[in-house]
Amino acid sequence: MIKEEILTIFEEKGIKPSYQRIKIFSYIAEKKKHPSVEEIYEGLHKKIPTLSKTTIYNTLKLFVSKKLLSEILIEEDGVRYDYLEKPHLHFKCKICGKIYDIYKKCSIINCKKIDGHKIEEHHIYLIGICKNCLNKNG
Amino acid sequence: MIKEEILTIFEEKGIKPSYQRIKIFSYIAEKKKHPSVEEIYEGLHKKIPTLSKTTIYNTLKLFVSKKLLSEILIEEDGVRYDYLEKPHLHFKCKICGKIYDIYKKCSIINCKKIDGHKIEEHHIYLIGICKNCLNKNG
DNA sequence: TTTCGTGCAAAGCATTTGCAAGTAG
DNA sequence: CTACTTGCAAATGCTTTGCACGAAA
Repeated sequence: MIKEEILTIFEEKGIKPSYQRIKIFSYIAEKKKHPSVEEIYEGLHKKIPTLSKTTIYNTLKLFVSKKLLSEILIEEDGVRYDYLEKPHLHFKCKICGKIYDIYKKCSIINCKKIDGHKIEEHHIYLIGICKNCLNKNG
Repeated sequence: MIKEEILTIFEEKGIKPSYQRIKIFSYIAEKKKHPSVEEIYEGLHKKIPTLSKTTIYNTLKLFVSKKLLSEILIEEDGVRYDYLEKPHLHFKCKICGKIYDIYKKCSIINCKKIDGHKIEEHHIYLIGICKNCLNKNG
């Protein structure tokens, strides 16, 4: 994602574009990974040696509050972050630990009301063995 | 749930029935709530003043490993525990914080394979405003 | 006697807070 | 100048670990 795109997205959401914020957002959106705070830190502190975890925490909190990212709470190995481009599900492999995006339609995703409760967010987590690990082990 | 039922369930799962384990399981299964460690502690230490959080942690870990309970990771206010009776979804109200069980069919729940990945567990979390809070506030 | 469960105290670790210094407009 | 951002250090709080005592078989 080029810098201009990021600046546009930030402006739409009312986020002031600091160097750190651009790099952190870029890291999450570009890699299509679902990094933890630790991974973002490890991935960026070579380029930005002064980057602190506090700044990463602050920035992620800001992005989540502005609905730019969502938090993924899949199993207990900490919070992961996800760029909210299109609605999708998450699949986590219990062998390699990788998290995959799944773009499949599901009746629940379009559901706005259930048992009288108003639904505003859906988080669908699938856990199992990914195709790579299935091939390796069988 | 009567004590004999719990003893039968424990035996099936290979769990030795101590006084604390029975009380902790009973607390979770009976109330149909989704308590946190703190709530279990607060709820039981009147009756069992010596009960320690270490024992609660040990016990919950055991129950999860024996597939008697599952962990609910919905938003960030810590792990909640859920008795695995029938498959169901969870809805959390962002106003009152209550977690509801939802017994609705969903295509994802019956799905055993997706994009080549083998699915073994599903965790579906819905977040919004529950019917009680909708009535109070509108 | 031997194994297992319990629970206190201490340690571990991710996250948050306080605050001082730096930066941008 | 003024408001916001950054990042170090310390604090917080949940969870785990080490260990000794006690109960059960």
